[in-house]
Amino acid sequence: MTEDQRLGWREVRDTIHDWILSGRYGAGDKLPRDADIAGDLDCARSTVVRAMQDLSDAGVVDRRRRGGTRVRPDPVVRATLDIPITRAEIEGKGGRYGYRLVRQARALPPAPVLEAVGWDAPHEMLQVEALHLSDNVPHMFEDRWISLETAPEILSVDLAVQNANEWLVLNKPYSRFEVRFYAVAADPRLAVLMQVAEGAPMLVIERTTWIAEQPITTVKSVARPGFQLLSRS
Amino acid sequence: MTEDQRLGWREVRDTIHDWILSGRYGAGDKLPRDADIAGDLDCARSTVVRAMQDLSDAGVVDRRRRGGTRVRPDPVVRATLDIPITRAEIEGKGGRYGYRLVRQARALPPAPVLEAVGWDAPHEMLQVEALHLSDNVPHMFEDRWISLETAPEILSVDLAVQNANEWLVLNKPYSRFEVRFYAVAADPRLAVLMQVAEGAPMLVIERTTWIAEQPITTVKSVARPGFQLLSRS
DNA sequence: ATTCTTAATATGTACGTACTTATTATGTCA
DNA sequence: TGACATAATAAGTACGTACATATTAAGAAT
Repeated sequence: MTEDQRLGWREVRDTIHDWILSGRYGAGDKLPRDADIAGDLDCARSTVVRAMQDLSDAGVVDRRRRGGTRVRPDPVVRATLDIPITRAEIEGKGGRYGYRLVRQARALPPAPVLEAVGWDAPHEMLQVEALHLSDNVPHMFEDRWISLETAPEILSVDLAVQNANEWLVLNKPYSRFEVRFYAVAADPRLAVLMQVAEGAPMLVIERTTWIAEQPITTVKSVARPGFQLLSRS
Repeated sequence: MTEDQRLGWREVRDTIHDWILSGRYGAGDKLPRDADIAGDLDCARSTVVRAMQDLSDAGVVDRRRRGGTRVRPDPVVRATLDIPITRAEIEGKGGRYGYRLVRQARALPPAPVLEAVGWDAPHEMLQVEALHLSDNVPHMFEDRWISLETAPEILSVDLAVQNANEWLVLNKPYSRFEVRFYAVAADPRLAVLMQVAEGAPMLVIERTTWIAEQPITTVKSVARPGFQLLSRS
């Protein structure tokens, strides 16, 4: 006995990955057809397909119908990161979550917001500024714009009590989103609100969501200094 | 004719997702077994499995053997973002890529580096500081530490000519990595190197890679002001 | 009650077949 | 030479079966 079993999809994936790392197949090269790899490695094609899906998801290969599978010419590091609901993040760390509505107004969005949501002409939106607190210390400031066309019900929500993000998560599913990360310096108003020095470097997480190509909301969240986003493996 | 076909895995996924969004299954609730869902929706269990894999990857549900599938109690936004090789990023935008080695030295790593790689006691490493330029303008500054235990060959590479990251990508495959994002203010030295004002807010991308639990390298890349990381859908 | 053993169960994986579809190559006609 | 129709191809998807495995629940023994 001790006959080696058939390969599992992870082993198939690692084998193919090794072919690429060893230089047997270089950037841009075409890999054999799934069926041929299955024959070589003595497994079912579906196992190779599963392995290839993983490599494709990881950004290692490109797959196209009829075109075959090629090693990605520009290798990238693909990181998946979880952006938690702020309340859950704070409570998960043992903090007491607090929320404070700073301002709320119907207004025509300025150019940066228009660009974020992809509108040519401005339509009236609801602007909501709010602070998320951890043990009464400012943790994150959000400047949010909500479309009154896709989410008119927001007008009847008391945003002094209910967190706009949590209402939207529960009531407005989205089909597409975009996230941006960048750094800004705290301007005087932000410095006061977040209780930091003017000019302090802050991480910004900017998120926009759409339902069927219609924007729902765009939000610029500025995190407390020292805040880090983390992604593993 | 016009008989509706069987459901595809994306439709099955969306159907289950709708059950969750509509509140039919709330946070923490247990979903029916795959086999039962397959029966209800009139498709094969493998189709449900494929759909569930996607929902699980997206952070919508948790699946455990024997324990069944539950709606994730803490919904997260899971974003996947590609961190490109700096050269490819610059050349992809039509810029001319430039590289300049700033400093290179064998040294004992300081505490933050030790923590990043997960070492208790310091071992000698190779520190490499370098600038990536786009059309001769500083684009990114990297402060890198390389393990001489897992990558001793780096000592025979002329890092004034060859980019350490590109050498590592080609020669040192890794099994695990970690990425962190945060904001810092430019200190005097960084301000000079990157040709920005002192105190300017900069985005930091900190990456560490391991092979079989042994660290290979950790790098702190500081991006030019205005730099954004973007993730879609 | 507590610990250990054992059985039940839902997901995880592998297989092989059949069929669909996007894309590329080939060939035809102007 | 070019535009366009057509065929060939390789990945994509769906199915149903079989078996593996992690985990929980139930039961037995202390």
